[in-house]
Amino acid sequence: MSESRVSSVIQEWAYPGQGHNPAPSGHVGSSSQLPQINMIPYSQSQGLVRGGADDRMAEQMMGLSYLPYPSSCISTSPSGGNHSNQQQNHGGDFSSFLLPSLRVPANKRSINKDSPEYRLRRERNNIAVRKSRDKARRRIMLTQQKAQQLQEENKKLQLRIGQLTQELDTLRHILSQRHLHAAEDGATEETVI
Amino acid sequence: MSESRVSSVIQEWAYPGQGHNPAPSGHVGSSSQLPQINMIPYSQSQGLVRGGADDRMAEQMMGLSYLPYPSSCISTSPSGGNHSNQQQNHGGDFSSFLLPSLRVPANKRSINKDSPEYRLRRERNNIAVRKSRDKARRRIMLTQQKAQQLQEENKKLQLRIGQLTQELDTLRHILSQRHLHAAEDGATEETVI
DNA sequence: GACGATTGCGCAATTG
DNA sequence: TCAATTGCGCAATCGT
Repeated sequence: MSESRVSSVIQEWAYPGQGHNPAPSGHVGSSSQLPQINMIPYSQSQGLVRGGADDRMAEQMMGLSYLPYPSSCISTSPSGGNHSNQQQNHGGDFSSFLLPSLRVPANKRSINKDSPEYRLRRERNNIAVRKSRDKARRRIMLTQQKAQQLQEENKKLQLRIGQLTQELDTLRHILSQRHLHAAEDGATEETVI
Repeated sequence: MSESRVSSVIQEWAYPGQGHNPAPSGHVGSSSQLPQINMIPYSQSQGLVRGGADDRMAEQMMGLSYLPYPSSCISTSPSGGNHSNQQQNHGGDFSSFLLPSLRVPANKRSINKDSPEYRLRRERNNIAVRKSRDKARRRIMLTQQKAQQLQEENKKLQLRIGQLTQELDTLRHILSQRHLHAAEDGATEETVI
């Protein structure tokens, strides 16, 4: 909450959910449930952290995160697309070897993708996703506009500073001249007396 | 090419592909090949144009684009996920009734999703997508940082303007005083003489 | 036409 | 439990 906020839309932009942690989720196509290490929020990182499987960290840090994933991580499920797999079997049930927080919950294992409940949940999530993305798009647009306004304002301010500086120089010059004259007058007066 | 560019990172941000036209694509899950009308680039719109199916335009313009799609537009394919359908049959071949630019090209109709060519194209596109999104993320971060820097610089400039203004007032005051004294001296001299 | 770049979208995982 | 966020793959489209 108190992250030395700048009281600006821009800061609000950078931290949408007040430090929400993406927790990469490890690109779950039909591959793994790898332990998640990379916990740096995207908005705080240098913009290169995306995936999360630890064997891709090096590439990500080097700015090459868009290179092809190792084939072992790519969803190459036999026909049907990566989303047609029934509840992420990942080829076998190794849940018992994983921490409770990482293994597939028992109540999630028997999801019928044709069930009305599933479709209802999916549809609700789809709506939420669209809403969230619209929000993000608006945030981006606002930030752009803000930046542009600031840039224009900056230009005007610089111009104003130039004007003021020049005016100051002029006045200073005038004053120094008067100082000179005043000094001369004083000198002559003294010599006269 | 020559869109009256502002020669700024910000403008570069707003027009990534020099006026690239998203051409909404009409949310092709397994539903329609609706005529595309909405040709406003996202970056030029008010941030609400997303879909493109004309029967959703009203909602989008009202800022309610995240509301549920009409069920007729929602991918409710029977099991297998929306991407597992074989090359968008859409339940029937009405291509001959559509304009050439809207109908599914003949050479696209016999895509074998298991073929190495398809997988190769998909993998290439996935890489391109990751790359593009990384780029977008970096752009966003840059715009944020830019806006923040501009805001800070703005503050400093305003401060400087305040200083200069005050200095100017001081000098002006001094000058007016000297003018006064000079006038007084002149007056006394005249009276004396 | 081929190919990379963008974009909208749905899915799944995760967060709050 | 549920909405919000996020990464990802897919398909359509654009531009070269």
